[in-house]
Amino acid sequence: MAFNHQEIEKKWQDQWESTGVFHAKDNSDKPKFYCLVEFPYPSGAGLHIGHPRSYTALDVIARKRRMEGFNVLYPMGWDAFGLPTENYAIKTGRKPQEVTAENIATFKRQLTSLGFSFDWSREINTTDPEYFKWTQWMFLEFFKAGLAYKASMPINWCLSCKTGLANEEVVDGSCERCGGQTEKRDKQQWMIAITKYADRLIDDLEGLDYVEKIKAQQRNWIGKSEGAEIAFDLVVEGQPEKSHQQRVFTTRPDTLFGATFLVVSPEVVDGWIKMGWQAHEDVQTYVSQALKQTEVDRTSDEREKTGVFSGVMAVNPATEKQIPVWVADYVLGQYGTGAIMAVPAHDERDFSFAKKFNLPLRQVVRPPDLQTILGTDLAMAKAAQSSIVIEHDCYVGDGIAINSGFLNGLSTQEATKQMITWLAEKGVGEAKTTFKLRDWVFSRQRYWGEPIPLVHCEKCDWVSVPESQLPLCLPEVEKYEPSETGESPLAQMTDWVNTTCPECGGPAQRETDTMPNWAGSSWYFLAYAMKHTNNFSFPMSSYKEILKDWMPVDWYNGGMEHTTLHLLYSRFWNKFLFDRGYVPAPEPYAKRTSHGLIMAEDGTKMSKSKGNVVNPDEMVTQYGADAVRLYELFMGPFAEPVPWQINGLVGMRRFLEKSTNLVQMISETESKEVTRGLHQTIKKVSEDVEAMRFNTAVSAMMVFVNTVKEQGSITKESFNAFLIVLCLFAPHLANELNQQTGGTELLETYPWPVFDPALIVEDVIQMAVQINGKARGLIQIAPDAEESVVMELATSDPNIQKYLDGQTIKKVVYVKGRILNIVL
RNA sequence: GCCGAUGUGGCGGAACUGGUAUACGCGCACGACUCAAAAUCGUGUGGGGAAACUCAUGUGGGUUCGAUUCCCACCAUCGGCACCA
Repeated sequence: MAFNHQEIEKKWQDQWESTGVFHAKDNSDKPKFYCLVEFPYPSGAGLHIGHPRSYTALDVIARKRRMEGFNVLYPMGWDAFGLPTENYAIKTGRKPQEVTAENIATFKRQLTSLGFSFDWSREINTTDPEYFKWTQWMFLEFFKAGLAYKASMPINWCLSCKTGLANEEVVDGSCERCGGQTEKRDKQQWMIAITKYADRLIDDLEGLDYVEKIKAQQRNWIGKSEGAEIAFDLVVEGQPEKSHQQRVFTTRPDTLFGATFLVVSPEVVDGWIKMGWQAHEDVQTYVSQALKQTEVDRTSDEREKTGVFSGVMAVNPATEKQIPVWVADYVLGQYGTGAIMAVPAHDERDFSFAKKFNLPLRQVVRPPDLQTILGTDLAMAKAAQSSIVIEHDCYVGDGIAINSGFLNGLSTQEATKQMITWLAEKGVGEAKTTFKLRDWVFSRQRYWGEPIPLVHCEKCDWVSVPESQLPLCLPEVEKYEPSETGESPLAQMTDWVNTTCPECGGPAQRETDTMPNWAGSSWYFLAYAMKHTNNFSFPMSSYKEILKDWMPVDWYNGGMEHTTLHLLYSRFWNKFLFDRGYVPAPEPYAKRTSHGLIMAEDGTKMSKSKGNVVNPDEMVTQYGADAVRLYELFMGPFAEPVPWQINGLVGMRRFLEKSTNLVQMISETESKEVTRGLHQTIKKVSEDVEAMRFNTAVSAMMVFVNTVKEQGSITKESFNAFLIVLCLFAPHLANELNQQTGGTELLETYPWPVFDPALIVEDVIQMAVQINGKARGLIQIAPDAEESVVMELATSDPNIQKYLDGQTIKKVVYVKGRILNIVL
């Protein structure tokens, strides 16, 4: 029976709103469950069809938890500062505040139309002064703790627009807007020292329930490597010996005896030249060309290694021999010390460089004896063996030190230790850990962000804006473009900029940079919990209890693309607040899962330029919110990318209509099949939802509806239990059918049904009979039948007998409830 | 190049701990209803073969009574990082 989805959706959405069933309760006696999805950026394009995938998934979980008796917090808000809105404002001359308000209204309407069980009473918005006063306050905490500092960092600069650009606005080295050339310019910017937390950000991953690939990606991003920093004396023509040194970082100090040359980055040589060193002409040429190259060029695929001899020699502290110093762009200026000791016999890049420029090799590690490895593990031995064969002259694995003086005969591990001790004793090096992770550039020369609440005073240097003056709001400006001097548009508002120093009362200027949009999203999970306490006002200490009640987030779902930025920033931010004593847990999220992207029908990414974007409004209007919710979860495995197929929605709609038809089949009795099917469905859905196997959960409900249709009748009790299950996925129709069949309460207030294991057991099952492992027949038996009974039944089957004729049975494999295999 | 994931009908996908490969949905074909169509309902639907049977889970091997599942090698596709010392 067709139903009018628009009518019933409105009806139940109003009911949920007016009864407040989805409101989380502060100070409740029930156990808490904090369920979180990434809050969206309210863009002008409206909700993307991919958003509801994550939201529906955790909506199902939130709804189930409520029915299971938890006090559930499932909130929603807006991450609304950012570039697209600002650019839209620049283009149209409208206020970003207005544009944001409109976009939020659209998003909220769209989310409401899908029936999510968000607690809208806790809605937050990062651009709301009442919200960002906290973001500003927290920044000041970083500042007070010495973790926020100013440093000169390069920004992208468009030569023709004369403005700074975000990385995103630079496409292939040109300005996205005008196509003009861009270059890097140094600018003093605020930084936050996330690297101080690098170790803890890695170590604390250990105890978290994150999907393994998320952990791996964060570890790789932080990129911890342990090794040593070693100082090499340089021998420069016309300069006294030992007057200069170059430090290198290595993860393999044990191979120092094998270092046959040094390689320094163009950046390092550039530094030498700037300090007055006379480089040979070809060195100068090489360096200036290398520095001009964009990152894309320098890192392009399968590029031949280039380099040039610098003219400088270095002294290997272990062998005391002079070795040449080369310049090459494969060594990065930003990583480590910008220089390496090359050990061509034991590093692949050094090896290919040495081959190309005919530099000497010196073997200092012998692969471990096969015998030694064989003693441990066969697979390992094979792996070790193959790596030895493949590398030929270059062996990168661990082994035994040779040609290495006092290290000879030691294992790589032991040799590393001894070498570090030796370096320290001689005063030429020490153990050192480096990270790939760099400090967080926290300044933007933009309008649409939180103003950085600092004041610069000639006398007092940088001073915090006092808590009582927060929020520090954005001034009204005439133009939203960054200024031609590279300052943010705020710099032109002299009335706003010029102020008095909070410390000494003298004249002072405000910082005109704003914060990146990552700032507001780095602590928003706290804001939802804080929202109803103390009117969201200072001080932070007044939220201690409520944060203790709600934190950490029990389940956080979001996109893989946020793994190394938002997810890492917010973990860091929370850890910092934890150290300051403001939040109760060192980690913000106990569990993190990820959804797969929704692709266009042809399997490619949806994009406006391709015109293959699916509009959720149209889908909801045409097929109904429940069908869209079901399809978002049914379309494929939740964690994997899946193409959007409009036909899939047709099937969901049919399923809902079939469910509606069951109302006519309600009667006093039902068959065993229906009862069993119901309990099987409850079990399957319960388990699948927890494991995020939503696609098979939906399929289980379909199977049940098909069963009832075949059987023709269902009791009211069973139908009601089914509606509770269905309510997770299709809450509008489930409530409607519940009311139609006499229910007076919202389905959301019912307890989650419990299945009876006894009712799930089938009394007769079909068992395959195999001959030599091939299925040859089917028999009907009790699931726990004894082998003799099953054999008798099987051998009396004419189909099976045919195979047994004139053969001797060698073996019978019988697995209860699974298989009977007769081996001839 | 490194890391990670994936590969099953016409399509999206399912398969517990190794136990009837293709659940569920889409599509398609035929039938019913209809003047007709849509919608709906019913039946069928991996390939080959009249059938017995046989071949099929990216490819090639292996372990096993039995492999989509475990092991080895390879191929392809997607994602992340990209010369990280």
